[in-house]
Amino acid sequence: MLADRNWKTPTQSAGPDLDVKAPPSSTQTLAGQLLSQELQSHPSYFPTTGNYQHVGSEGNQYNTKGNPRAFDCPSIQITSIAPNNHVEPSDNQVVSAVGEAEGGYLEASWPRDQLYLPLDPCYRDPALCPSPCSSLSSRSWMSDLSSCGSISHVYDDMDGELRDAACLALGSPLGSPLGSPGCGGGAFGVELWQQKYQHPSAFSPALSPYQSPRQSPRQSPSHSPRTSVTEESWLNCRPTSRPSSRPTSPCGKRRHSSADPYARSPSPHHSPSPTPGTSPRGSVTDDTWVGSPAGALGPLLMSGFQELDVPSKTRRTSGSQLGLLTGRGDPGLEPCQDSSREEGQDKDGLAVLFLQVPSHFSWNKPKPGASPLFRTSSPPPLDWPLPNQYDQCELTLEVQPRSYHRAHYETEGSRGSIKAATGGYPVIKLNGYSEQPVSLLLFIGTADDRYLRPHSFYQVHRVTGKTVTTMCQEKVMGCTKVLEIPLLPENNMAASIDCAGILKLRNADIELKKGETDIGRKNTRVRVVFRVAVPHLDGQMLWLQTVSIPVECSQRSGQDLPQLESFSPNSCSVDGGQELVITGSNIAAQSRVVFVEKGPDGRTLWEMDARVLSEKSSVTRIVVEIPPYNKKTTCPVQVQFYVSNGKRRRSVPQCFTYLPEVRGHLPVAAGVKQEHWEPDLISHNAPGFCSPSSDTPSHDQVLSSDVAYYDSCDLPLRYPASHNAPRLYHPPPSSVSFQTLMFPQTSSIPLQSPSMLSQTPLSPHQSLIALNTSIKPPQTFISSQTPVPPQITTIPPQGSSVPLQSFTISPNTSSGGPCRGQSAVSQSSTSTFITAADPQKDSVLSSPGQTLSIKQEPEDQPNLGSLGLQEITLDDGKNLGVSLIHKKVCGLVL
DNA sequence: CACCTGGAATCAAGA
DNA sequence: ATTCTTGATTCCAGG
Repeated sequence: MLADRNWKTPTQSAGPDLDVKAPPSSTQTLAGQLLSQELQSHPSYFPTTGNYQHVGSEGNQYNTKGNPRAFDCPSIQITSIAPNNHVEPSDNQVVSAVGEAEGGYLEASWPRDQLYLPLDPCYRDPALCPSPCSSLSSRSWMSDLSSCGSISHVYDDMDGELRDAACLALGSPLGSPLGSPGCGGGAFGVELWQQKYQHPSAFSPALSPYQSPRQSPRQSPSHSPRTSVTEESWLNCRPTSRPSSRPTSPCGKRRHSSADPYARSPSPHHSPSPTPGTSPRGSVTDDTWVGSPAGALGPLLMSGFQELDVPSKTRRTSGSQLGLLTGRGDPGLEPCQDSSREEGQDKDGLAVLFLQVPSHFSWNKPKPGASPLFRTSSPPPLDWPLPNQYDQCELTLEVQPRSYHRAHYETEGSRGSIKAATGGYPVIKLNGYSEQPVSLLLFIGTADDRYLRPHSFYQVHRVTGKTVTTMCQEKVMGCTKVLEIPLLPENNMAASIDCAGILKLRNADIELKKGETDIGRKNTRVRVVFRVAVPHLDGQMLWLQTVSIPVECSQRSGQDLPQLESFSPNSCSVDGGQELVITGSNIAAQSRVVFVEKGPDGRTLWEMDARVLSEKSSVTRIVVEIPPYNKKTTCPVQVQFYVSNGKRRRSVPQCFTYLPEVRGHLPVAAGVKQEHWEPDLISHNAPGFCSPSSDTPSHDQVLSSDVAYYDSCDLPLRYPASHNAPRLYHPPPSSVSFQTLMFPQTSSIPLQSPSMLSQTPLSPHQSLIALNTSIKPPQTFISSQTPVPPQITTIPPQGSSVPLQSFTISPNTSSGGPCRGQSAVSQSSTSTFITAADPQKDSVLSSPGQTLSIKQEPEDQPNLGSLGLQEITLDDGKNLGVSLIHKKVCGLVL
């Protein structure tokens, strides 16, 4: 049985892909929103549009059902409709608003676009067992997540869904129907369950909201062998738990192919079975998800990003979609607006921007007049972008985690808590508030180019033991495990995070989930996300969030991939001969430094190994002689270089510029051959960064380092924190740092960001953001730029996530505060930057390289470039002329 | 004894 | 179709 299901499941997943939708206008808007959201999110979330919300509330990336819709690309979705769905609604209600959205969506009708399939077990009945593979843990989590994803697809029909949603959940502000978008809807009763039961407490409100109603408690995945209560509860859900951390592997290794669904299932892990049958979620989620998730998400993604992360299989890129997206100018905005209205908020201008959620999504609707940042009850979905600062309050990650942390499998014992580069543990602090204890939520988020959302393949894990001094409680929100840690006035509202480990869920388990659009392979980077709810006068809670730098979680990646931290110079004459000093980690004796120039089509036009000058004994630094460019040129030529430890062990490509003569620092950026990068090319390389596998760096690569200064793409990452920082603060509207755009992530990030911009019809906000950010336009995109920056190029960890996520809302603008400025969302990336800096070492090290390769699968990810931004004009934010080329997008499909 | 870790064997997926 | 490399998981063993 299981096997069957399992297998089917996959199919299901496929199903989603199938979705074909002709996006209605609404869709478009949605799409736009989505896009914007993504953009935002990527950027680390711009508060900007409420769009995000859709996207993912909760961790479910997918959740964003709305998103799906947004995407609505014409796609065919196959969804099974589970009767259950209905159930969810109710549950949802219980849950929180967030849930609503999800739930609502799920159920929501799938109007036109989707094909409804009977719940065929094949499609993953929950009962059936969802993913064969799914291990308990994974399942539970995953499923949730996936469900979320599915949700997204659900979204496809925004309309219907909305309505439904409205019906379903809306009711309660809090509770929204929710189902958690992602998860919730999905089916994961578990989550709800847990929430209800487990978290009734304080946070619970918040937490619970997320959760999707889980019918049976059990569901909770329990995975972790560990002990936390939570887990247990989870465990319950999950059939077997391993007695000890190392169970004998029941199944033995699983085959990726899932071929062995059974095999797995046997393993306790596996299906948690989970969900018993029922997994509550199963039904709903699955169904819904099944078809659509991918689709839903896809659209968003499609817009630009999606590709990146989305597994090829899931992707659905359709040109149409793009078209939609692109077509509309600000579709995104529109939606947002809508949402905004609901939320009320103009006042909250800023907040709104960030948080606005389409009405459909009404998770927890803020009270009228209330800023979106404030919530009375349920916490915002985990995938919602939130600022790290508001008014006087600021949540900062004072000590970043190391860029590398080997996650443990369920079959293993804990590998301890995430550690700081310095040897201690990450430290999080809430500034500006110390009246009473507040709860800090911590979960594992993605580190890819897309918007920040709970990671499908990793879950936070509560570490216990004598070395743990920080008390915390494990909870489950939606499909995501969350640690709740108190921030006490007596501790200065700070906490050392020594109780948070990272659990790796098996890829197969997760990928089989319906609706899951992300792929686990090479998706081993995460960011630690911290959220706090600060009590406000009116009884509402102000939610702030900050994220860590990207953390590589795989044993191998952490050890093998060269990761570049900085290099200098970033340009030289075409004659070469200068020394190029590169610092980073995992630079081995056999490391090579290769310069390459790619053509627009992605083909390698020129490639040359740089002669190594330094002793190779060093593992942190390598000095090479810059090879001469192969031909004369009258304008700066941008090439890339990467450090290679072997075929597939290449660092992320970094940008390097050959100058015609003396270095005139032309704004390299602009100048240089953007042509090369033109969208099209990228496609091949898709893999954005150089994933190890992908050899050639694609355009993406191009983006790399230097780029930072120039390329938008890279920029984010690359910018030295310091540099950016200043700019970040741009007063007016929101200034998003470029970083924001960037995603910590990997290569893709860079790409994305730009792409995102381009693609999405930028909403005004967005555009503003970009501009404000001081972002330097990527070369590609922008023409004139500032002079070349510093000689030494610091490569932010790819994702220095920090930047990404954090944005601050200036009080002014913000509603809550004194002013709710409308426009103003200022995102100061400050915090971001700051954080980034710290981590640098670590982050830098690991992240960069990893990022690149990482995860994003080459294939899947279309390069941003591919998307085709041709040009973006940034005028102070006012204009973004973006012309997109979607070509690729369309093509990408699965 | 329960945790943590680091290292590596094994197998599947990809190239 | 086959072979090699890379990535994912599971096991082991030592601290």
